[in-house]
Amino acid sequence: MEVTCTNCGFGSACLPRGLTQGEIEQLEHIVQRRKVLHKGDVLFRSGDPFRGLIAIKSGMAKLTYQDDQSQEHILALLLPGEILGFDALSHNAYHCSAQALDTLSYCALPARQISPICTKIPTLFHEMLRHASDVIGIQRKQMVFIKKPADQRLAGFLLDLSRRYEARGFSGETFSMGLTRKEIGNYLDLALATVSRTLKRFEKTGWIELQGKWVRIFDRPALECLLAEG
Amino acid sequence: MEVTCTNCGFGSACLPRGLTQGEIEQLEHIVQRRKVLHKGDVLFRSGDPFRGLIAIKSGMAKLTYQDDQSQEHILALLLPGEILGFDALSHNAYHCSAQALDTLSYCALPARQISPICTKIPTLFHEMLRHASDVIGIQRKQMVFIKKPADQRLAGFLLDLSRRYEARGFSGETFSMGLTRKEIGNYLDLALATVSRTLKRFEKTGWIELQGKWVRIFDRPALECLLAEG
DNA sequence: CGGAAACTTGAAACCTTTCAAGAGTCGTGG
DNA sequence: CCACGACTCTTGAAAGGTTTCAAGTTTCCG
Repeated sequence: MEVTCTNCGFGSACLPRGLTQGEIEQLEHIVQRRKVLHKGDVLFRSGDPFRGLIAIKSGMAKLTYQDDQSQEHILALLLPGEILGFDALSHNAYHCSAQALDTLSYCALPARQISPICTKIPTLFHEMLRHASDVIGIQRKQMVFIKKPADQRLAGFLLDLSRRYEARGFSGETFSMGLTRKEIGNYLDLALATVSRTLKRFEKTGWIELQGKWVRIFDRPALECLLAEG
Repeated sequence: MEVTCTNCGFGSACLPRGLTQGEIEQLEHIVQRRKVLHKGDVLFRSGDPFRGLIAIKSGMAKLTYQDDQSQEHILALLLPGEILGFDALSHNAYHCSAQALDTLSYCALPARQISPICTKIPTLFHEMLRHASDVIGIQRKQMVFIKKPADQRLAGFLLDLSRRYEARGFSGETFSMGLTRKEIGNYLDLALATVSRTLKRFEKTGWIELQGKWVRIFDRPALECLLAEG
């Protein structure tokens, strides 16, 4: 059976959130489905013309930004069911790059269809604004979060992933971190060695179990407690 | 003479950016003008229902966020001609607080008028989305910026203020930093002592002159050069 | 004018980074 | 299927930048 917006498992997290059945059916006719990429493939690059909003169906992607010194900074990690491209909506060009971290499939709402469909479905328009606003809020939390000490940053990183996996119907206990230690360090502004050391310490304390990029959370309250410290 | 959107000096930076004369006149009828606040007064508090978009006409404001440990984090510094409130557009409530740093006057576009006027002036709607998108971009730059060493953060802080003042018709050479050393530290994630020390060092090197919150930039290229380092 | 708040400045402590070397893991090709 | 090479991860020791602590000075405001 073909997967449509109507029967897609991510419906409530994805763009159709808040739409009526009739409206979702309108959307379905426009959404392009079942595109597949492989590890390292690029979804879009900074400066590319805006092609459309992308919803990840499976796999993970990283969002990166190149600064003036052509240094790469990882801005976000995208999980299945999450949408990217809102920041390009208004300028018709991407301001950052997105790359698949493993085999990845996604749907797309083509750029040139967005304005017409928003006119037809006013709710969708408000939904777009809401998503853009959500991005602002998430980034703010990240800005505050990055000020904490190394162990709290890593605890928060794990808890955030766990929560997001869980919210999308995956296991929040055992999951892939998606990034290498070096990339985690880049994302959290820590040295590779600090990431490795701290994660290992969590493991020795019995809070988590590590297996390459995979992690299993044994003691979630302990991590939450660490994160909540002054 | 009454200041209207048509003759307001910030026209090109403010919301009317991109609107025709006729459209601006429509906007004028709705915008509330000449509100005045004093140092420490609150424009809005986190959780307040969305009252409207605010454009600062004179004075400065700080945008703050309270984390789970009820610690205040300064997210942004708002200068004359800048707009705030976009993040509340979609959820109809503010997610952060705004406070006047000195005597401040502002205009407001009331919340309940926004939807009607956007329907009447489609350009304005796109303008809203563009502003929201701009906020995302500014926050990203800030996230990357905060990873740099202390002296680069402070150089960047000064250059950013200088550029923004200049873009709005004020002096980019001599201006007020608006914040105390402690607040600058909060904003840039540095200890109060580090801010004081580093600014003093800039002054001793002859790059700037300090006078309380006021700063005069003598050697802008030196600051730019410092910021551009690896 | 006086008290509180803000700022400066030195010294020691601390956390994180850097450097470095060895172990482990992965994918590819023989 | 194993071997090889490249990349990633772990871990220790030393270095380094920032913070903390603390005390003195200046500035601001009532």
